[in-house]
Amino acid sequence: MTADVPLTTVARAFEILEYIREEGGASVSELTDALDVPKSTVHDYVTTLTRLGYLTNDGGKYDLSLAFLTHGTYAKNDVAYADRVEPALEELADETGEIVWYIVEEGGRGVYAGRGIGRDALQPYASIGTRSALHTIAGGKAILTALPDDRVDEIVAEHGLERHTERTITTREELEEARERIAERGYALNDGENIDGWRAVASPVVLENGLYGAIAVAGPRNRLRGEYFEETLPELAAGTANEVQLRLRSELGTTFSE
Amino acid sequence: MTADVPLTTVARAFEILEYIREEGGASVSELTDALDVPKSTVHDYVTTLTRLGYLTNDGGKYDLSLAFLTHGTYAKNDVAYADRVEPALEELADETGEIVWYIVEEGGRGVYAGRGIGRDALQPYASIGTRSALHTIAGGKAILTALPDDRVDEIVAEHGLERHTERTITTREELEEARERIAERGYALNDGENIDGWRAVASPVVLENGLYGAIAVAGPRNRLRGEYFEETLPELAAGTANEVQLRLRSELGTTFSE
DNA sequence: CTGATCTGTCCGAATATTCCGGACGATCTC
DNA sequence: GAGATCGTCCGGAATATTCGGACAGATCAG
Repeated sequence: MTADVPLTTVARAFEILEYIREEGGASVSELTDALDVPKSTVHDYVTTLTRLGYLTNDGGKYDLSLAFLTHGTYAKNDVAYADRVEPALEELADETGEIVWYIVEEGGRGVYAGRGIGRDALQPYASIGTRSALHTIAGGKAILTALPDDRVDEIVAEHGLERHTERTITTREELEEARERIAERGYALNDGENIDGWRAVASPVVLENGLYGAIAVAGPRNRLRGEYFEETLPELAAGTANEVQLRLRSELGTTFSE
Repeated sequence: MTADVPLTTVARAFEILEYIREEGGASVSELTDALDVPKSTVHDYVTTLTRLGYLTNDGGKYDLSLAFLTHGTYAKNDVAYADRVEPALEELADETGEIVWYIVEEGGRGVYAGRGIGRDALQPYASIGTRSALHTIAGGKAILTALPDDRVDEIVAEHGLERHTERTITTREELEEARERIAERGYALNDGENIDGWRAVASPVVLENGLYGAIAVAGPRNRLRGEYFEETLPELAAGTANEVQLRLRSELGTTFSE
């Protein structure tokens, strides 16, 4: 189940934390049953994590503490630079009325790191921190196009090309065709490849320090169609992506090592 | 240094993660020197955390991964309900032009869990996830007023009343006076008690499930003054706090156990 | 180009730490 | 108020952690 790591104690601690997040809180006995670990052992873990300030204990129910918010905000801003990107997302959300995402590659997956909500936006299917397979979303396909070929090979080898809908890309050949088309045009389209009825448009943001990201606009198929979907929106997304890329490059440029 | 906990291995893992966050990334040898742990041991920790997906390794420099963003967003929304509060923060920020915070008590400290930025807002001195001593901020004083007396005793016993500026409350008597005044008025004021030149106004949000929070408006002393500071803003903050409280209560009310 | 000195990584034996059965109250249920 | 369930605590056995040392690669100075 758990990955083979040098320190199994640390792996167990995070297994417990992840279970608690997925279940929205848990008790000692619940964790005992779910993870098949004696309750005295579970107790050691949760008391440790509580004393360290990473869990709260409300009448026997343990839940993640806001300490993760500190770490998470750090990762979002200092690792993904989302605070620098968000004003541009808001602008694009105002212009288009839809949901705008800033997506960043990490560990071969796409992480939703920033968001702008337009006036007509549907209830989003993701939230900040959500991870998606790269090949199923517009932003991910833009990222896969920008990444070097051998890195794409690695990612496909590790994560495969899982099907989400009828339209999902599931073979390496299809992915390669898509990458070529996206490279030519400078933007990626998604038509229900992740979730039926949703369409999206995305353009990549690449930095010299190894960050691969994308700006994506997502909305319902009935609003994102025709020339607007295939020309107007891509231009807007590409404009924002370009602006963000230049902005980040100039702000962070001096610290790039190579 | 580290708290006395059943599992020292877990404590060390988080010590390393916290060091990495504070320093903005670190190498094996840096961690070896800073934490006084042999490099082979440090290596075990960072490889474990990397394999688990909580650290990234960019040419020997380890940094927090976006996995913390997933946990942090969960804590923010499912524990502090910030997603439900944020629209009201935005509204209040639009009305006042200043920075608006949603602050939540956890472990006797105040956590900045939500934010709205008005048109005239100064560069904020905090970000989402930042922790502050409750007695030094308006939101914290509003929370301390809402909390039962014995819990306030506990918090003061654990954290003390550290001085931040000349105006900071540093004695239990001053705190008690402040609590009485705030209880009477229904809102708390802060005049440079945390950071010189900053003023703030806050009103509490209390839920039956044990959540103690506050809505605070913060800005520079030259804009927040006179009747506006002492009457208009408090009314606006109290209005938003009340609205948020009712909204959360009706949304979450059915799940309250008592 | 070469030697010296940094890195990060890997290995295996000693031992300190985790693990877990069992016992204890407290709380809840019927 | 009896029975079941839960969280907490304890201490010995077993195991995972620890850390010195060795190695290879990178970096740097001369």
